[in-house]
Amino acid sequence: MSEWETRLAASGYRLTAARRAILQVLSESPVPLSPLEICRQGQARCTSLGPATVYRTLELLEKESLVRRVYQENGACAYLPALPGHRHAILCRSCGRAAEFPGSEDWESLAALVQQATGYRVEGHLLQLMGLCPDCQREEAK
Amino acid sequence: MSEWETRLAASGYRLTAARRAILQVLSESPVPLSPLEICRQGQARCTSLGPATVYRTLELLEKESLVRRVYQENGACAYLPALPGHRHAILCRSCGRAAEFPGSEDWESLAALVQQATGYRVEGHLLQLMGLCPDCQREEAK
DNA sequence: CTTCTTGCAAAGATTTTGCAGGATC
DNA sequence: GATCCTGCAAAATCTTTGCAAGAAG
Repeated sequence: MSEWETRLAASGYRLTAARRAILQVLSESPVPLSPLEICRQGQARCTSLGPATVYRTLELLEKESLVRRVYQENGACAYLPALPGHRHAILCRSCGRAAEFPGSEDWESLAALVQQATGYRVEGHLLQLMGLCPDCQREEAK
Repeated sequence: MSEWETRLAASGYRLTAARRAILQVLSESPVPLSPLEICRQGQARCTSLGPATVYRTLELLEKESLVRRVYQENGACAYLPALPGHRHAILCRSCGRAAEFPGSEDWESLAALVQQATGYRVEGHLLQLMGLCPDCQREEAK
């Protein structure tokens, strides 16, 4: 039983073909995928898989922190498997590949600054970086 | 001629009723608005305003840094007028109101860290905070 | 065997596009 | 007057929902 299967089971969710297919597709993709892309690719593993299930499953997996949602340049959102812990993603503007990195503690001080500037009590954040992955840097150098 | 009118004209764009309506609606709204909400409210000022124009205009205004796009908890995106300079937004999870705050320089060091951890060259970022605005903090205290 | 999930189909919502008429400069 | 913009209508997408059948525990 893999990590995520244990996790789902522990939270009282059932292990189904659809859920397995979706997580498998995500874990094998080099780039984050949109719900419909996941559906299309997932049908190779679970023939009857439909969009409704994909949307419902992604919502569930996101709540369980098994997948992470990212926003692409065009504003469309996509998903990638989430590494454990508090992390953020960086997306390559050229090939779209994503990497994750741990959130730093410098946040405490930023939160304090923002709180002072705006009066808002800071409770959470959405942080995502854009950049160029190692491969595309090499490509660009040519 | 207001600030943004000058800006658009300088970039070679025309000043039209639709664009005026959209910016006016945004600047008067206490919360970020979705494209269709902008369209609905904008029709009070420009009767024939349609969704197509709103979408096209928002894209343009975003490129000109006159509006800023934010993502709400549900993942839907919305727009608010952009203050000049490099800023980020914080959204209230209760009433939805947004405030903007300046980006800090601590980013340089974060970028370096991430670059080392992932190999990506950092070029840009999407940062948005979530929290509770002063009014809603008071409300909650009751 | 009980409860959770799925998948379909349909509805709802959002976003994009082509193009003719109209507005701006 | 030339060019840019708009607004309509339609199409293309994307997302949600209700419900009956099927699967998991």
